[in-house]
Amino acid sequence: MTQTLSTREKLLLAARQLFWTRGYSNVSVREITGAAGVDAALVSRYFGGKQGLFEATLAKMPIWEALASDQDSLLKIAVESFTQPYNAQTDVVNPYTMLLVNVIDPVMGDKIRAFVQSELAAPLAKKIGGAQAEEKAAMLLAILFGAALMRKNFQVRGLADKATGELRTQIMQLAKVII
Amino acid sequence: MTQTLSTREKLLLAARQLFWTRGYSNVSVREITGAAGVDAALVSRYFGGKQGLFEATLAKMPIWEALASDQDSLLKIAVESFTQPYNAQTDVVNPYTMLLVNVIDPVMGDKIRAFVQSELAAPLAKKIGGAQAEEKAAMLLAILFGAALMRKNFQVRGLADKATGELRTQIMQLAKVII
DNA sequence: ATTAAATGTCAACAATCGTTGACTTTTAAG
DNA sequence: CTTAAAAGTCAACGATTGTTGACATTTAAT
Repeated sequence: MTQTLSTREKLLLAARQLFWTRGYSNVSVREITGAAGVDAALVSRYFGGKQGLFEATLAKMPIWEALASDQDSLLKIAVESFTQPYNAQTDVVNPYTMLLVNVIDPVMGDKIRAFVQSELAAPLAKKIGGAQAEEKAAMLLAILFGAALMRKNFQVRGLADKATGELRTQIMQLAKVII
Repeated sequence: MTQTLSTREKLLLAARQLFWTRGYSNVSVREITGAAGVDAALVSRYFGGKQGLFEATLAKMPIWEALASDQDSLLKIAVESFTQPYNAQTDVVNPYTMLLVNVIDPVMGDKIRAFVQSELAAPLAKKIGGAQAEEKAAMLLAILFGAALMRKNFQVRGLADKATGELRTQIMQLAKVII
C-alpha cells in the first residue's frame, strides 16, 4: 500500500508537517531532511532553499480548496476545520495552527498576513455580505482562532478537554450572535 | 528627567521589549545587549544566561498586578489590557502579545502554558463562579485572544482599523452572552 | 554499449548562536 | 594611598545554521 515517494514529495511532506506545527524559523533544514530521510543539500537543489520549500508548502492547504469548492457552507467548513484535531495518520494540520505559528514568524509573517486577508477574511466577508461584513468576518475569525488557540496551544481547562462536537455547536451559537 | 539605569535594569528593559513582542527564540542575546548598549557577556554574568534573563522578565507583568489588586472589575481589566495598543513611550506590552508569541516557542511554551492556567484562566474562572465556570472563562479568553490576534497580528480588515472603544463594547457584549 | 542527463552524496564554507575565561577598568573600603 | 572587590571589555570557543560545489551514482536515450 505504501507507494514509493519521490524525494520531492518526501521533502514536501516532512516540511509541511514541521513548518505547519512549529513555525518556519523554529525548524531547521537538517531536521526536515532528517525526517524525510534525505540529504540536506537537496533542499537547495529542488526548491532553491529553505524559503522556497516553505512556499511550496503553502500551495495546497485542504481548507483553501474546500472554501473554494463549496462557498455555500463556508461557515460550517471553517468551523470544522478550525476545531479539527491534528491527525497524524491523515497528516492533516488544521489551518489555524499553520497560520498562527507562522504569522509571528520574523521571516514569514508578512506572507501569512496577506494569505489570511485574501484567502480567508475576504471570502468570508463576501459570503456574509450586508452591512459591516468585514467586521463580522473578522470577529468570526477571532472566535475561531481564539477557541482553537485556547484549546490546543494554551491548553486551558474548560476547552482543552471539551468534546469537539460541543465546541462546534457553541461556536455556531456565537457566530449567530455576531452575524 | 532620564535617570541613569543600572546595567541590570537596561538589560531587563530591552529584553522585556524584545522577548515580549517577538518571542524568546526569535530574539538573540546580541540583539538585546545591542539595544541596551551593553556588552553581550553581561547577560550570562547577571542572569546566568539567556533563559535566566527571560525568566527575570516574567516576574512583573502589569496585568497580573492589576488582577491581583482589584478582583472585582477583573473582566473590565482583562478586556482593557487585551485591547490596549502597544505603547512605546510607556513601554506597555499587552499581555496577549507576550503570551501568544511565547506559547508557541519551542523552549518557553511549557512555562507560558502553566502561567496562563494559574494566573489568568483559574482566577477568571473563580471570579465567574457558578456552573461551568472553567468553560466560560476559557471561552472569554478565547475571544480576548482571538480579537487581539486578528487585530494586531493578522491585521484583518474590520478589526485592525476598528476604534478601541468600539471593540471593547463589542467584546463586552459577547462576554455577557457567554457568561 | 555509450553517452548525457538526472539524481544523490559528501565535505566544507561563512555566518550566527550562547557562553566562557582572561583581562582591564572602575568603585569603594581600609 | 593601598587594596580588594565589583563592573565592564574583549577575543575566542564549540555548536548550529543555510548553502554551495565537487564528486559519485543511477537513469534513460541514442
